[in-house]
Amino acid sequence: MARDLQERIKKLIIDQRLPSGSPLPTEPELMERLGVSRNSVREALKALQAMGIVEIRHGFGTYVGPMSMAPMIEGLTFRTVAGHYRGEDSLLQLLELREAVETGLIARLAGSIPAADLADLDALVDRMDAEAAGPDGAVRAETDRAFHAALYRCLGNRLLGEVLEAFWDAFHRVRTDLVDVPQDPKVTCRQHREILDAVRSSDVLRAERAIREHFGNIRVRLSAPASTTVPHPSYDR
Amino acid sequence: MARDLQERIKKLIIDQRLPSGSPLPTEPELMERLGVSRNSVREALKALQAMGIVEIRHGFGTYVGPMSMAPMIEGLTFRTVAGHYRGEDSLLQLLELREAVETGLIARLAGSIPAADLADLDALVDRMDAEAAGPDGAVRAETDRAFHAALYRCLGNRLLGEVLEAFWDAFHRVRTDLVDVPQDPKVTCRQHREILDAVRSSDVLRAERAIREHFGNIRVRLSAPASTTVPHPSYDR
DNA sequence: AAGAGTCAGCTGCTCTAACCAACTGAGCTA
DNA sequence: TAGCTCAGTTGGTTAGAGCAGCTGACTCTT
Repeated sequence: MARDLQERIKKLIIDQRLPSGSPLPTEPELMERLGVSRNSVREALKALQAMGIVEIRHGFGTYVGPMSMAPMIEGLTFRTVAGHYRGEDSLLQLLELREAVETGLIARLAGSIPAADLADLDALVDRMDAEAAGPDGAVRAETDRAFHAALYRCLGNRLLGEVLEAFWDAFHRVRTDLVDVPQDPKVTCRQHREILDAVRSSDVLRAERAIREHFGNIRVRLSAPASTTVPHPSYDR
Repeated sequence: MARDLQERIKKLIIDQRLPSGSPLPTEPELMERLGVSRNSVREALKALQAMGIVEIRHGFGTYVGPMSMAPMIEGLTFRTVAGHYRGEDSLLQLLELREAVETGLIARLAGSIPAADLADLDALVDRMDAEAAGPDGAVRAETDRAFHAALYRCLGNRLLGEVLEAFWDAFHRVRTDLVDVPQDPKVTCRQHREILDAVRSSDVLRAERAIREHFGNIRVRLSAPASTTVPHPSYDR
C-alpha cells in the first residue's frame, strides 16, 4: 500500500504536468485527497524525496523536485563504499563505467565542439597547470570536474551531463575517503591537454586514445597500491 | 535531523561490514539505539529503501538491500516520463546515454569475448529471427534485453551490467508507455547479427560502426514520428 | 510616513500510544 | 508423525498532540 501511495503521488505530478519547482499539496491536503493518515503520506514523501522526485522544505511546503541525478550519487557512493569494504573492486568498476561513457562520447565531440567551449577548456587546463605549480602541488578536484563537465556540455544532453557528473562525484568521494591515490599533477595536466588538443584537431582516434590513456592512468594508480585502503575511517557522509 | 538518521543507519551497515541480506536491527531496537521515535526510524528506513540500501519485509524484518540499480530505474523512468510530457526530448537523451556507454564498451569486447558468450549471443539472435518470423512478427523486448546483457557479461563488471540494464529498462518502459515506435523486425535482427559478427571477428571499428548504426536506427524511428506521442495515457507504474 | 520588530498562521517535523497485518515457530491435536 | 492452531515477533497504519521553521500582516517606533 505504501508503494501504491508513492505511485499515486507520482501520478499526480505526471497527470497535472507539474514542472520542477511546482508546489505540491500540503500534507493535510494529501491526507484527505489520498484517504490515508498523515504518517503514511510522510513516509511516501520521504521515499520520493530520496529518489529526487519531490523536494521538501521545512515550514514552507513540498515541491516537485529538480529531477537531478543527486540521489543516484548517494546510492552509488554507498554501494561503492560498501563493496570496497567487502573486498570488491567496486571503485575500479565505477572507473570503468566512467571510462566507457566518456570514450563513447568523445568521438561525437571531436570536430563539432564550439570555439567557446574550447576556450573554456583551455582556461581550465591552464588553471590545472597553475595549481600543479602552485603551493599545494596538486590539481584541485573541482578543476578536474569542471574540465570533464565542460567537455561534454556542447552535446546539449542534460541527462548525459548529470549522469557523468554523478559518476564523477561518487568516484571522487569514495576515492578521497577510502584510498590514498598517488597523483602526479604534471601527468594529469599533460593528459587533459592532450584530450583537448585531440578534440580541437578533430582527430577522433587520437581523442579516444587520449581518453583511454587518461583513465588507464587513474586505473593503474588505483589497482597498484591495493593495500593503501584505509582500514576504518568511520564512514560518515 | 532526518537526514542525519539515514546517515547513522548507513554508517551502521558500513561499520559492521554487513553484506547484502544481513538482518538489520528491528524498529524498536533502532529506536533505542538511535534515541528517536519509531516514526522517525521508519521514515529513515523508507528513504533508504527507496535508495535500495535497505530491504523491508513485512512481518519478517529489515535487511541490507541488494545494492542494485533498481531505484535508479524508478527515478530515471519518472524523470524521462515527466520530461517527455513537458515537451523535452528526454527519451532521446536516454537513448544517447545508452549509445555512449555501449559504444565505449564494444571496443574492449571485440576479440576478447569468450566462446561461450558468443554461443549464447548466437542463440539469442536466432531467437530474434524466429520471433520476427513468428505470429507476432516482432522481436520480443526481453530478447533484445538479453542480447545486450549477454554482450557485456564477460567484462566481469557487475556495476556496468546493472547500469546498462537500468538504462535499457527505463528506456523500454517509457517507449512502451508513451511512444508508438514503428519497428522493422528484420532490420532489428540484421543489426544485432552484425554487431555479433563484428565482435566475433575482433573487428573493433566494424563493431563500433554496428553499434552506432543500431542506435542510429532507433534514434531515427524515435525522432521522426514526433507526433505519435500518446497524449495522456494516465501514467501508472 | 517609513522602517523595524512582533505575532499569528501556515508549513513540515517529531513524538507517543494504540491497533492491524504478515510471518514464524512452538505446542497441541488428530 | 502430520497437520493445525495459536501466541509472539516484526513491520504497517492510524490518531492526536506538541515542536520548529517560515511568511506576511500588523503594530510600534522613529
